[in-house]
Amino acid sequence: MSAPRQNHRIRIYEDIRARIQRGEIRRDDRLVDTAIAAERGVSRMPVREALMQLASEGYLEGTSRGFTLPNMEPERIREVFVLRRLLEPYAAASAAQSCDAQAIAVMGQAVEDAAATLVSDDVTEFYRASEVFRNTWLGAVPNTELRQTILRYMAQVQSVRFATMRDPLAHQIIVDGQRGLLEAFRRHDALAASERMLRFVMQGEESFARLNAEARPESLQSKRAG
Amino acid sequence: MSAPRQNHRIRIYEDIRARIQRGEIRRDDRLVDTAIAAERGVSRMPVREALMQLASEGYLEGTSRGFTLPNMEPERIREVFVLRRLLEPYAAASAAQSCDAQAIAVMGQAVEDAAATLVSDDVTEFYRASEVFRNTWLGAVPNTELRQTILRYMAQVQSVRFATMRDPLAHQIIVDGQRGLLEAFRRHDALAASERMLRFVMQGEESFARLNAEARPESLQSKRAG
DNA sequence: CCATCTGAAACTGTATACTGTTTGGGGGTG
DNA sequence: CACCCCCAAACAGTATACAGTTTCAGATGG
Repeated sequence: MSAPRQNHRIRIYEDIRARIQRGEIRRDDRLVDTAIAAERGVSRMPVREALMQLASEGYLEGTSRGFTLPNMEPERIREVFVLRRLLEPYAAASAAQSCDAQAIAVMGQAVEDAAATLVSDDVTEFYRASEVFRNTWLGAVPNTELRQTILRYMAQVQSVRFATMRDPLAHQIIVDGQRGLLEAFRRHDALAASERMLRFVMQGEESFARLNAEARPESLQSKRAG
Repeated sequence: MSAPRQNHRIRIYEDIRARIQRGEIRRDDRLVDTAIAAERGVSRMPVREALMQLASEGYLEGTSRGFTLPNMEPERIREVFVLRRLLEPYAAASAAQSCDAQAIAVMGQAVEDAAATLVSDDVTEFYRASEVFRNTWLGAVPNTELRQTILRYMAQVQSVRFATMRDPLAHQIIVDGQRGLLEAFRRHDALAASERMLRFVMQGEESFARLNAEARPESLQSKRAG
């Protein structure tokens, strides 16, 4: 945020990570150190090290032919939802207790922006506003280890989140959930925030299950067969 | 485990990580790529990359003068205990449901070995047996993401764990906790495993708080002053 | 005897070069 | 038309070199 005056490796690392989080890297893009190095006028080494760090953190997946977004099996998504159910209600509760007026104002604006996309249907704007909302309440979580853990696994499922947000029903559910959470944060009501967050995560899991079943109905059959 | 036939970077990475987990790296050791490279007869680059990956995963901390064990502030340890309370009861419950006879046998042996060190006072053996116990039940957790998350933060607090184990009272408490957990795993009793694990973690937190207060009583005063 | 300055040593960061290994495609064959 | 083989390009891994930065010991002055 405040210090982009670092060395090449860190600058490139943060740059690529930001692009992943903004959904600018597509599933079939291959990130190769030599190409990125040539673009930016540096050597392979800092780019290689940035890419390998992103891979070790789960943002990318190293193949024998460049780096790509991780291939997210539905099972792995379900596993992350278990983690979310266990951690995020508590995280939301502690954020509700310690968030300040400025954070609440930012979240209020973000929820307004997200709600506006229900009409405009601007998925990119919806995604941006949701990121602001999430990063703001997460920033209010005092427990750094907890915050980092949540950020880590959320980064890994970014692409799935982005896909879910394109669904109209999920869109409505997410905005409703954000409104409920915002209300709890405004009242500094830890218990309400915890309950709202648990519902929010479980609704997200339902949306994912529904979309996954629609997208590949054969997966159900293979489960029945197996 | 099965494939040490990798490239230099991965081999060195796994080697150093194993040494950290065995407690062979001391707090005042400084790991420098050039020195390790010379020892092993390779160039700096694979060693540097291994060390940086270990640092990004929290096993090490990069300074301007080599890599060292992370400097664990008590506050950070307390944060990890919050994570443990949230995740490990659930993890133990799911391990109790899915662990097989072989895993139970290994854990039984590990608990016996750990109990024997109550008499022999062999801290290194106690540490080894505890690692076997933990890794075995963690291996029975079906949720890979959950397992990886737990492994990640446990690695970061290794040095503190090692210090706690030197305390006679904590030694007894840990062995008792392991016996209780083993009993729950043997009966495949998920609820008991969850409750035992919650108690185990909270007792660990109490032990840490006690030892920390004994080691630096001035920290309490500074808190009162601030 | 203590503070401060200074330069060499010790490291980190980056560039460049070279060596394996994998891959995808062109050309040949059935 | 399908299959296989081989090779050149693409890419990962490693080595070496060098530049920039930090640290510390010893020299210098008060």
